Amino acid sequence: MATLSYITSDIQAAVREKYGHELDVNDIILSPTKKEFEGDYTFVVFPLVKVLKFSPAQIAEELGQCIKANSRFVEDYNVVKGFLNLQLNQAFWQQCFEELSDEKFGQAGRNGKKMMVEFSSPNTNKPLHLGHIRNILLGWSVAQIAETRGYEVVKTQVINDRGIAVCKSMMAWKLFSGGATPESKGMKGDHFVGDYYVKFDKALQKEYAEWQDSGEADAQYDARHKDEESREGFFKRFKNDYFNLYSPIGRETKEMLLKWEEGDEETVALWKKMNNWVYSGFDKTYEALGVHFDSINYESETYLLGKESVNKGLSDGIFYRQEDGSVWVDLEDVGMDKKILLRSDGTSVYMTQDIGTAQMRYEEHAMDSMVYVVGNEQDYHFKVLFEILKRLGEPYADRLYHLSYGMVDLPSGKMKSREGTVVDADDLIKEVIDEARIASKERGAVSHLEAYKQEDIFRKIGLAALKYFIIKVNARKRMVFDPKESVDMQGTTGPYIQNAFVRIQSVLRKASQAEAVDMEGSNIYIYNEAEKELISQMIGFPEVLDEALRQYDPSHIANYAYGLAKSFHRFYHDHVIYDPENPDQSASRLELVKRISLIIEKAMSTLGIEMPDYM
RNA sequence: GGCCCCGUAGCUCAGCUGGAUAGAGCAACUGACUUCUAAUCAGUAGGUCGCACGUUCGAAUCGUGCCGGGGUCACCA
Repeated sequence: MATLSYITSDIQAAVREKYGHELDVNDIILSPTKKEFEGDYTFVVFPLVKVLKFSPAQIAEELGQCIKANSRFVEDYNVVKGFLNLQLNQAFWQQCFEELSDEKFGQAGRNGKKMMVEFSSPNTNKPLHLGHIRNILLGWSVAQIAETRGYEVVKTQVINDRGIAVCKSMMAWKLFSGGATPESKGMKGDHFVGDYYVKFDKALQKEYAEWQDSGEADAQYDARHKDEESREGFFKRFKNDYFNLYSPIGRETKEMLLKWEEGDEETVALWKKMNNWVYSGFDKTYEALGVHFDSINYESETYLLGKESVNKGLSDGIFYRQEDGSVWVDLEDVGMDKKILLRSDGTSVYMTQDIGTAQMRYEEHAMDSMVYVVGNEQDYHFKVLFEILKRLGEPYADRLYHLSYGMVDLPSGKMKSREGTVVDADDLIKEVIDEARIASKERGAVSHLEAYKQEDIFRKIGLAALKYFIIKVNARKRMVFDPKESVDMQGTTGPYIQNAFVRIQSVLRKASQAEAVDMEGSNIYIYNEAEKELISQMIGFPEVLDEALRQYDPSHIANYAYGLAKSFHRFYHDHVIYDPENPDQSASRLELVKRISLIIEKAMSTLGIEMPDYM
């Protein structure tokens, strides 16, 4: 039982005794008392006023008296308006401290539930970029948090390895590569393939520009442009139609897609070769970010799924067929639209595939819940998907969650591939580590270590800066990524938190070398205000984890870890931790800061951020 | 236009299911290192919480309507 819940029980008992009223413990909110008032925890009595029909001050006063008389932990109280401030005794803090001494503090027991988390889910025509990093960090963190709180977690991604976009890279490679490979060019495979995707677009663009001078182009413009639409604006909009209707290279690419779908040997071989290049590139990026997956779905294996369910839904009358043969679902009764599920030629669409994939996953993993980490531009898609799965009667349908996160903008505005402003993941990772190396060498605090250990520290610091910068922002919100700020190591940053950890390791090393403190046989030590505040913060950790999980939002943990590190830094500044002259105090404080470092390490590890021992 | 998300200090962000005088960091200025790591700490300055109503003992938080920004409304994924 968490120590703090003794206090809520005391309040509950006092309300029962004084007023004969039964309060639900969940309705009792205890918050840390604001600094400007006396006390440790505050209970707000206003909500009771209506029920009990006494003045707030009177209720607070009577409850305070009663609690003080009966609680083994409350030594005094004071009342300010409707706020009952409770002062807790040393026994309380001692008990909290024992609670913290549990090796597994924060870690919940297995709850027997399985959660599946889908994140990253890239296309194989481009390397990963900053947006993927946010996605990956969110997915990974949610998975870690869930695991910490007792879930069995399956981390998964669905790789978009097929379709017209992939064929574009393949076509460009066929046309322009002269047989080059990532090896021959000394390139990471995903970047290599990505370059051909860009080459394709350039070739198409060139072709398109020439076509625009043709009579057919004039005819199209005359026939289809909107009022007051410029030629330039029209042709920008028309590009996709050009690709489908006129482009020779477009026609060839579409033929390639058809060949792929028919299983043409040569096409499939090229496709495999190029995708494997991409995967080896992705693997390096994932490894650099410290993430991995338990299961991977390839779209090439799932894109035909879902048709059976749609047909079943059709015969059950959940869906309907139009004259042209296409199948639809009508969701207008719940405020959504009609949505197509099978094209008139019987082929499936994205939604169909997602239905099938969900079912396949359930058959395979029997998960209790499923989280999709996907950007908020797909909010509507998931609303519809979940509604359809519900109508199909899928047993897990009400335990699906779309973790919808905001786009990442640059200080200059949106990232645009056409303008070359997309921030590449690998470049970014390298940059933050380089920056950490420079800053660290300037300080010189790790120069005594071997070179490879130093490099490992630079890596940890750089990645901490990057990851923390992204994960500290509420997932739902659109965020601005300033490359300059992302390598900052002062203030609300990953390295600031790492520094608290490192300082603690440093003190612990010093104390253990001195061996002057008997950690076991120490007397009871009376905590000062700063120490109480630290303990109070620490015992809040499990609740923070639960809240982050409930909201699927790791930023709560990021903020919590910062708050704890900040309190520690102040404590460290104001108080001597290891003092050979004062063994009882030293023993207590050493144990205290050790617990802090464990919580910081645990909290940050749920965010995918590692702690160095030196920095 | 319909629906969804966002709007808090110059900038980037916190602020839990409504609770005391709205908080951090960055940037600016001032101070603190012969002492456990100064990637630190302490201080100064900076706000009609987009606007207006409403609900409430109490609203940054809940509701409605505006304003501003973004997204989405394809037989694309």
